[in-house]
Amino acid sequence: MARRATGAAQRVVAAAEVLRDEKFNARRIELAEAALETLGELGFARTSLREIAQNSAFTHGVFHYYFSDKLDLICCCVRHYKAKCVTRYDEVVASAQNRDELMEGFLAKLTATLETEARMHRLWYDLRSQAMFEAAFRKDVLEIDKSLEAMIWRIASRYAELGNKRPASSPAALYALFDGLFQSALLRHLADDKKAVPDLLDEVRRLLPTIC
Amino acid sequence: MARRATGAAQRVVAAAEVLRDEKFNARRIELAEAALETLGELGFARTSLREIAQNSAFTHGVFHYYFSDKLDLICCCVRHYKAKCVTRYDEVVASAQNRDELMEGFLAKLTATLETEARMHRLWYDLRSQAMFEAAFRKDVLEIDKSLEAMIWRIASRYAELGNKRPASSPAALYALFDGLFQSALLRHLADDKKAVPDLLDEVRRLLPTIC
DNA sequence: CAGCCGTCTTGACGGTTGTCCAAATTTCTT
DNA sequence: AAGAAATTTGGACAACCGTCAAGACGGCTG
Repeated sequence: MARRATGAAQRVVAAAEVLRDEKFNARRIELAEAALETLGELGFARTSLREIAQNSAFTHGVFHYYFSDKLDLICCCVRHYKAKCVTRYDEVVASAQNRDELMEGFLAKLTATLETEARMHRLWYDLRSQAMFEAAFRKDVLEIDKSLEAMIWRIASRYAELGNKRPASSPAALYALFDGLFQSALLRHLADDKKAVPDLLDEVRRLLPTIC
Repeated sequence: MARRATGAAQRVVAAAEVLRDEKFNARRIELAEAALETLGELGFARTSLREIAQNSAFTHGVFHYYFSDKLDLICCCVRHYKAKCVTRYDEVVASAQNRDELMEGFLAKLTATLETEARMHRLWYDLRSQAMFEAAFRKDVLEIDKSLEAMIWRIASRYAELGNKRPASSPAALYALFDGLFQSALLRHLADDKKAVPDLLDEVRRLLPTIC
């Protein structure tokens, strides 16, 4: 009897702890999301915890309560960013019935991303560069890079499949190509180069059928 | 007579001024070079003028004497870096007698660069990302990017020429591809991934003959 | 030699940074 | 309802930042 009661009590305690943990984590993500706003605006180098707090509904103390460190906060931001980013093109891939549809869907999404989420993407490139200096970022960054490579590969292999072909390239090379093109287009777009987006679209429109 | 003397005096003054300017500029470059050392070690975000000064033979006041600003200093660093970087493969291109020689020379140089100048290259990626946030960097960064694209194009078109072919790609796409591959390899190399360099070499060895 | 000029040193400044903490407040448990 | 625990606040702290300026130094000119 005592044992059963103890067991039940333990279960209740454990459940409560899980709940608390989940709440704690949800708060962390809320804070990370707020931090991403400022990080995307100012970049890693110019962003301070106080600046993040001021541009959000939180005080700077809260951030220290939920994160042991500035690095801890930014790592959390990076991880959270990943989840949002990696599925961006999945719907297009799933719904496209033929090569043209996939191509146009991809290009449309690419344009939208470049024009409305430029800030988040420049932050990604910023943090990836930081990972070259700060070992604490590397694991997460490399993981995200792998996920993005897989994302591009899903698009490419589906595109090839719709033409009864197979991609004539490795996933790594294909990702390098698209990432390089996107990065260059992003920089030009941020520098107010009106041809940045059309040039990118032209390039992709020509390359994708060649490789896949 | 008076006119001639004045003319001569003016010429002397002008010459002295040019000399002073040259000396001034040489000093700027000396300082920029010293700054690059620390920047390559710590990255843009973590580098302060005082840190730069401490890691060099100069005092922090000198930097303020020669540069109006921190941005001014770093812009000068970037411009100086460009000159060193852009000609890296020219000798290989000029001396190679056939496709194999060019390929192997290129790969050797690539390996050496990745292994001995990783710090300078991660700084380049860092500053290119900074340009997405800081408008003051954009002009120089875009210019360097164009130069690097031209550098890659010289290699590729020479490689094609040695096989009586023409590159089957635009300069922009080719640069995007190689830059993406190099960036990824650099990150992995810095993360102590032993396969980073061999993987890059394999990829290039396969891709170059396909495209050119 | 005196005076000037370009160069450099040194220290001080106001402001910002990451971090920490004591107290206040809210939320949960009993 | 009362006490405990979790959360939040806002301020204090030392360290550091970019910038600046007063003055020292050394070479050159007159």
